[in-house]
Amino acid sequence: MSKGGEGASEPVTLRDVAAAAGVSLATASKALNGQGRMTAETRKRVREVAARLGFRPNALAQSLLRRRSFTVGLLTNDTYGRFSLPLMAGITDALVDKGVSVFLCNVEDDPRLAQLHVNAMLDKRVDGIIATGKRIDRRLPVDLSNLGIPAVYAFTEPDPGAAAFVSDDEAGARLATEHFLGLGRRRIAHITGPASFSVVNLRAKACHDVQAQAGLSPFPPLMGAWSEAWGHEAVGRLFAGRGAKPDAIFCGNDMIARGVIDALRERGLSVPEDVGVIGFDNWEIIASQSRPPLTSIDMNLAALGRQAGLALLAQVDGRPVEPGVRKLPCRLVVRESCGSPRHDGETPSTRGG
Amino acid sequence: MSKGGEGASEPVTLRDVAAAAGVSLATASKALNGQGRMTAETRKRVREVAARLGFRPNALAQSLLRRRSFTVGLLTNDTYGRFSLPLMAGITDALVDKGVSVFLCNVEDDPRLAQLHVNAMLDKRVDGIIATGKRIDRRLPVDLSNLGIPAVYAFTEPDPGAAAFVSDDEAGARLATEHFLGLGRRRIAHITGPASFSVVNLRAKACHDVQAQAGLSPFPPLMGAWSEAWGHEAVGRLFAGRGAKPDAIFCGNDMIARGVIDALRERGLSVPEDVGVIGFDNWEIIASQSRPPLTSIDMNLAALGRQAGLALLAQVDGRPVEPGVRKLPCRLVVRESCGSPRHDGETPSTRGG
DNA sequence: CTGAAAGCGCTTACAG
DNA sequence: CTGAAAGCGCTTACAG
Repeated sequence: MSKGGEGASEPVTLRDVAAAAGVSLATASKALNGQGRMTAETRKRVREVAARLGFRPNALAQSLLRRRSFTVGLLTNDTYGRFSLPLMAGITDALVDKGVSVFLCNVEDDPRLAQLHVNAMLDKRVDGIIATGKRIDRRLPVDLSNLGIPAVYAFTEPDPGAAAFVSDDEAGARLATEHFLGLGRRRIAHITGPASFSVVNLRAKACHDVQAQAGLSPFPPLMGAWSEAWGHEAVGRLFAGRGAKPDAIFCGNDMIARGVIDALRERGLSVPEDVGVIGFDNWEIIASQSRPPLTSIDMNLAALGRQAGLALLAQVDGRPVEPGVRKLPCRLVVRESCGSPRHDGETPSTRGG
Repeated sequence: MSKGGEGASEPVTLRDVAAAAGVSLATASKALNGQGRMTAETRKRVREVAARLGFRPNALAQSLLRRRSFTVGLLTNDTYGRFSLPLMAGITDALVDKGVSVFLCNVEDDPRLAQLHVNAMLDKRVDGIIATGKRIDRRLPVDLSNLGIPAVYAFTEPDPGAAAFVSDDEAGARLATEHFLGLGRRRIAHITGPASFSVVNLRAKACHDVQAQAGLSPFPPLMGAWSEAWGHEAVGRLFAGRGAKPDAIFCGNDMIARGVIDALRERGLSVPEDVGVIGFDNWEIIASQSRPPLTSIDMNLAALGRQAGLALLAQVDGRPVEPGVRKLPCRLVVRESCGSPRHDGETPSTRGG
């Protein structure tokens, strides 16, 4: 059980193990892989010798035979990292347990660079490719559909006929809106990002529909930028006129929510007493450092990455995977920006599809 | 020049190319690799056939022969991503051009998980390993010194005898302090993170020394948390007493700077007119969205990653690399939180070592 | 100028 | 129960 390395200049090979154990190459191989039949004693001896010598089978040689490299490529154009890192962590976590390693390919938005990486992946005979992006409604600058290996998409627009995993933003928006309703809030505004993002429209509609179904007449959504400054400005607009004022604001991301909270405070309004606020993304560092700490929708990106990784493995193993976009549920993380829920047993939940 | 894939179920092999070109395997190999001597015509023909067939040499087979896999492992324990992603991007950018691919290994702070990843890297015969962390003064939970392959460290504490690349935080702090001095500011405070971080002490000392050398008597540094809330609170302390008030605040990160700016505004002080503010990290999304946009120290992490990648390749190629910690310069990114420099030709610069 | 042979480190039918 | 042989896809001395 000596785990200490030998400082190994030349790794020990199966041949070394076979020689040391006094068996043939074939027997040594079978002993270690649990294949073939031989006395339990022979198998044990080979294994002990292998362990003693610190033998690690050369995966390159194994891959050549098995026509399977136990590697996959991970393409991303996100250098910003909010969404990528949890996603990547989820992917590698799911795969490392199956002996599969992940090549990181930073393709930016550059088709030439993307092709360079894809070619490298093809040369290295990856078993499959996972494409990840910073936007759910944009594709990477490369076509993955005719590579001869499976590809799955996570948090990015898929090629037709492929399987993709994205967050269910509508369900996330419903979660937030229903949480407000459950707390007795009835005038719910929505301050969010640019209308050019598909999720902005999806969430706005979901937020609207939940309110309409509850018999309320919703505020029109305020679409702007993903910035704190916009959140701040939008509050100004909401409270400028003489109409009804909101008692709850659902924000398109946590940065906007920060700006919203600042602006409310500047107007002498307190959160959550006067106005409840919910963010989106559950960006830990922002949400937990805001005052009060921000209740936010979490897209469960690590779980999403895990699922994408497992789906790719399934395809690699020949198990069929339904093509199409799979929407994975979001999760409401309650902090302090909405007040306490009424304890009437009615908890917010993801409903319908 | 048809780049379109064939949907290739079975990749085309050198054997296929040789057959189609009517030459032997050996000749085909040499033609494509520019080895051996043969008529220019033969070489050309083989290459054309290879291109037409969409031949891509199997890197697994090549690696087996060359004893070099053209892959490296990248270990990280940063799931948060502020520092990791630019670093990783720099590494992969530097390496993809050399045909080297990077395995992403998320090891968390878990020795078991780290060992699992290291073993996978060893099995896959990576040419070397790059270790990256979220803290410059902590090590990863695994020993990389006896693996039999080179290892370099980027933005994390190295094993003894290895080469490491880190940001020069002292020079960064000098850059900030000198920038303030160059603008005619004379009462420079420093609000920073916990004293348990080595960089906190390094930067505080550098900030102090530059002022002392300029004949000023510096404020004692305020060490707290890496949070906006702490920045806010620290301003309260700075302006509470009846002593001299600062006209410049150098902050340990951009979050603190945000809190500082908010707190100054709440006290009716304007930035940059009354007080100049400099952040650290140049976290684009925070720095550019702050009001006013925040001048900040950038650690040049992508460049750092690039250098680490190239250093690893050098070692893999047998070119010697000096062990020890190499401190790479930071860069001052001027936005609007300090006002305009006096135009006296004296620009801030990195001095000494 | 070109090709047959050996070999990288392993696995897997197929014989004994 | 164990081993010799062929082969994964390539490269590189070595002969012709």
